[in-house]
Amino acid sequence: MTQPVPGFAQSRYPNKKIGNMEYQFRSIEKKWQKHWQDNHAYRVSNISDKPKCYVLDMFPYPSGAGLHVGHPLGYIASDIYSRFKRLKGFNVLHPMGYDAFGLPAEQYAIEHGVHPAVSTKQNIDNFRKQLDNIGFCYDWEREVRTCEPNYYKWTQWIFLQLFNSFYNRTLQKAQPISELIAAFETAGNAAYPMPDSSFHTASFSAAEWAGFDETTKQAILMEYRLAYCGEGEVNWCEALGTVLANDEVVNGVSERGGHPVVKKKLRQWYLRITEYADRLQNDLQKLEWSDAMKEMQTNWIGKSSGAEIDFVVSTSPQPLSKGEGQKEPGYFTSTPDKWKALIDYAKANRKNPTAAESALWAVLRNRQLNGWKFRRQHPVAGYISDFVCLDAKLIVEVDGGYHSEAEQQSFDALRTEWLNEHGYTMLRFSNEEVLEQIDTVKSRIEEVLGTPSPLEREKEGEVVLRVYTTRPDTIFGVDFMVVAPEHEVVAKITTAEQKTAVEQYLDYVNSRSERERMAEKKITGCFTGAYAINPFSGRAIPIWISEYVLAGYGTGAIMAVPCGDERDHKFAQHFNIPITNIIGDAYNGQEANPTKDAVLENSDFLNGMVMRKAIDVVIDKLEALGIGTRKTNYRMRDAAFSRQRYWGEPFPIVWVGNTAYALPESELPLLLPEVDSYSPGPEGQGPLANIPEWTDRQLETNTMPGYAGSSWYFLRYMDPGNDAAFASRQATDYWNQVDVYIGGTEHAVGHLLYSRMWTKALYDLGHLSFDEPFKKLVNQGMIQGSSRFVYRKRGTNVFVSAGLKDQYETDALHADVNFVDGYELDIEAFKKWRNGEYANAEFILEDGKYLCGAEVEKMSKSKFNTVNPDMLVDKYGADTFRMYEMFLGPIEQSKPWDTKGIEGVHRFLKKFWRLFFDEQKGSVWNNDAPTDVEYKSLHKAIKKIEEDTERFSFNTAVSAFMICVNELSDLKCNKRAILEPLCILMTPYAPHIAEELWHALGNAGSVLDAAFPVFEPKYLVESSKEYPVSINGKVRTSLSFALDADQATVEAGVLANEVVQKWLEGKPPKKIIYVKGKMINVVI
RNA sequence: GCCCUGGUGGUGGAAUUGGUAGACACGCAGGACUUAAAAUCCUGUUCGCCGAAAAGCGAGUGCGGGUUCAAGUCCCGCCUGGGGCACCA
Repeated sequence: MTQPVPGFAQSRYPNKKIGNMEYQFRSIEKKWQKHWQDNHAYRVSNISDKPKCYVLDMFPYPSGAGLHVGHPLGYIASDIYSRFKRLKGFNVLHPMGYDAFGLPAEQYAIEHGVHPAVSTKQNIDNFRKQLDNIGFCYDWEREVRTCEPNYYKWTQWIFLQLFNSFYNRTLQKAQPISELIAAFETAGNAAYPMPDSSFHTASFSAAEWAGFDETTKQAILMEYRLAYCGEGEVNWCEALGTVLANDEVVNGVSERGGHPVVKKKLRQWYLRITEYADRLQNDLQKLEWSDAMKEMQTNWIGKSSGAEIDFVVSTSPQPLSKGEGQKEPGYFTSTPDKWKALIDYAKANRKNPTAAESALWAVLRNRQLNGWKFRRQHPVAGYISDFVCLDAKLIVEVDGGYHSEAEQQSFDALRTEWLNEHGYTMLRFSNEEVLEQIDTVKSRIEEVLGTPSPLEREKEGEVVLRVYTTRPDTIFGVDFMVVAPEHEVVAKITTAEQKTAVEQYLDYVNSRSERERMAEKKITGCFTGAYAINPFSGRAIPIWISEYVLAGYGTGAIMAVPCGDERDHKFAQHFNIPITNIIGDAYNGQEANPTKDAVLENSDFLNGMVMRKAIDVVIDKLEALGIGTRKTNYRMRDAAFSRQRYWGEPFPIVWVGNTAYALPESELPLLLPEVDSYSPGPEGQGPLANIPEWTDRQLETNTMPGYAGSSWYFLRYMDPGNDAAFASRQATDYWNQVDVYIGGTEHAVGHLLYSRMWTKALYDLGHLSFDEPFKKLVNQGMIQGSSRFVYRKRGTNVFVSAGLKDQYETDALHADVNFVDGYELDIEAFKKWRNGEYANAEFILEDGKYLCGAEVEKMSKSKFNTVNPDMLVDKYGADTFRMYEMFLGPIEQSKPWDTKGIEGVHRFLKKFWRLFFDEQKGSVWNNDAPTDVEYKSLHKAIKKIEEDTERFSFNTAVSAFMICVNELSDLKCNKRAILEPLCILMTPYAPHIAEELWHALGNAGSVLDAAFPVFEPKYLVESSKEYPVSINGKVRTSLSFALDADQATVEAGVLANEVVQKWLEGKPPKKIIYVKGKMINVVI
């Protein structure tokens, strides 16, 4: 721990007049910073009998622009909290490091040829210098940098953990993939449904698994891995030869240069975070995060429950309903007018399946037979078949089922004709066969089915449109369907007449980014010419495409219910689609009503039912009919985990043909190789694709994204030097969760979700004893810049003062805030700016001054509104700077920076100093016994500051300091018994001045390790209170009563008061409200 | 567009649970000390009305409604600033 400074054992300032005793903040701060560093005052041990406390700042990216005053806000807050906890007797871990991989360094490398490692190191050195200036208590021996091999070795190691794991849905946890393989070998994948059910080999037996070749096996395993490789769309800019971030694409062209950007499919790695969706959502309740933050994560995960419903597609609205003999398209399984009648038959029957039917269904359902989809009691050509696989044109009948004479006869002719024409096969089994020899039956069916290829399945058979809806209760209010423009079904269903219109629309959509599409207010869309058949009413519903439906969410298709959904309603109005009202008076014809509590009308079997209840009724019915399933959906998608960049962690993956294999752990770290050029490889691949030695080894050429390193850095701080593990179990057990995590809301979903997922995965795999990384989260607001503008007359070098700018045609230009005083421009400084670019500028002044315009914007170098903390620390000292940042306002609130108020905080510190020292007389503190008033002032401060610091209300704590120092100054109190505890109280906020004065009082050890003063309530006890007395809620006077005064005493006192009497005008009051300790209100 | 969040004097903000709106600062005005300046100290400072002053009256927490003895705080509807929306980190 901290050693005493030589010569400081006794008071450095004896009680005698010494020359200049003013507050020399800079020399004091430098002295103590050096002392603390030399004595390792901030070194933290992993072994301690004190309770632990882990206080963490969000990982900074060391940008080349350096720190501006916005950055340290959270760091100061966490620093104060850490120091406070240390005084309260905790072993506090408070580390700092750098998220050092990232795009800006790579961009800088491309433009200037400087290796990212070099520029990153420079930036870090600069960052560090600036941080040190402010006097933070980080244990720098624990610093980590994500770009260093001894760090990213473990990033790669964790990646391999994820790659070599799958999510066991039954146990709801990650497990080694070896266990999955073992399960496949013994029982196939029946117990482990594939996360992506549309994968071509969705189910297989143990025997089938054994028969698969290595490539197939690996392809199947890839479908399960928590880190997996697939294909994804990126913003590809041919002209720049690179992949662009969403925010680098504006209006379909690149932000830099305005080149066209198109979607391109590339190999991408993903994290299967969707498997964790439920746990990520449920475990939020364990966390002390703001409700807003939990809400944001919940919305991002976007869990919703509803149903997937299959609609049969038709390309003409009313086939066969008018002209007899009209030819049915090949994918028709029924016709709208007959459908309803058939459904009615089916309904009754499906509820009461025979034992044989149930047994067979158990074998056929859920695409169990090589992925073939079966339906039961499904209408085919005006006839209800027991089971049908439409894709394979196979009908399976079980004798003893429902076949009335009348029905047989009425549909027989049509059925025979249709079946012949369309090449259907029919298999018939007896009840006994099914019940007693189910395996034989199964293999017969399999024989006929063969192995389907996706091509075959699409070649003929029906087209089914599957939609996802959270409101199946509104099924009778569906007036149109909307399909995502990129949905694969679009090409299949678009009619010849609509082909041109659809293609034009697709061109339009392709030029737009996902964000633009979601933000679009104007309504766009295009009719495909096809119709979906409502399975209950048989109604033909037009199918549209529109950009507001995204392919990635749900099934990429929705059923639109205009009377209940605002967006659907606007769409219907815009395209003149008639609106069906299913909720009677609850729909006013003008705007949609999304209620769930209306009573349904126009809804067949749902009529009279409350919507909320109808949801389940409809889903049950859909499931019974085999045309829909209950479905939980998540808005969250798997996290894209690869970048086509150089400056990131290489993947420890080798490719053998099309199969990815993990490098053995012994080959970690896989070092990032040197490159000559940072420009992208061929076909949008990363720069690593340009290195022959790399590609010769068949190594993965993508690199990991920025969030790879930052998803686990909080673990590394616990044991940063460990080269046998990412951190020892002993260290992670001891430090456990981060107790307080401070950072901005901009990380609300990305970083905070990924870190939670990684922690959970490591926990599942037995590497950690906790499954949530950050127990408490404090969100700091953003410090904005207050920009200043000058107005240049267009095409000239003449600048017009803000008040006169409307008289001219002008362009607003950012002026550097550092040479604007308030709004007045320092013209001479401006002329020298930017190498004299404006040296010859002329100015049109108002009242002899040039006034600037102002606007609040993000603080950024490009807007010339940054303020450098170094400058302020230099002028006022680190302690003043720290306290001023806290004094600005609540930590979680965003506010524009204004340097002006800093003087007030500086004056306060000087005033504090003067309680100890007089400029002329030297030391003035004494050992006199304090009075009760002085104790009261101190203990009021102890109470307030302790409470406020604990709840992160630093601005009010600073003001409590000011109040206390003002009171002590007024009392002329220079008593050591008061000042010494005040010094300790001040330590977290202004450590340098506190340490200096602590030693000045003759203390030997460091104030950093002093004990936080104990609040004693006895000094604050009052016997009476001055009550505000209101008449009808308006304060008119005040009266003093004993604190334990009862209602009668108070009423008597109040009524005797002349102000009250004046307002009463002789009448008795209606009521007198007396809230003990608060107020009195007289109601007249 | 969707999600989150904020709006209180000239300025930053305070009011922790519905109970004296404007604490603490900045700025401004006036004064003391000084040859002067800096520093420091004192007084005033929500707005309007009345008044020499004291006192008093009215309005007032983005806008419009509502609940309550009492609303910055709770409810409904609007306006508006900021953050996020999956490759910035």
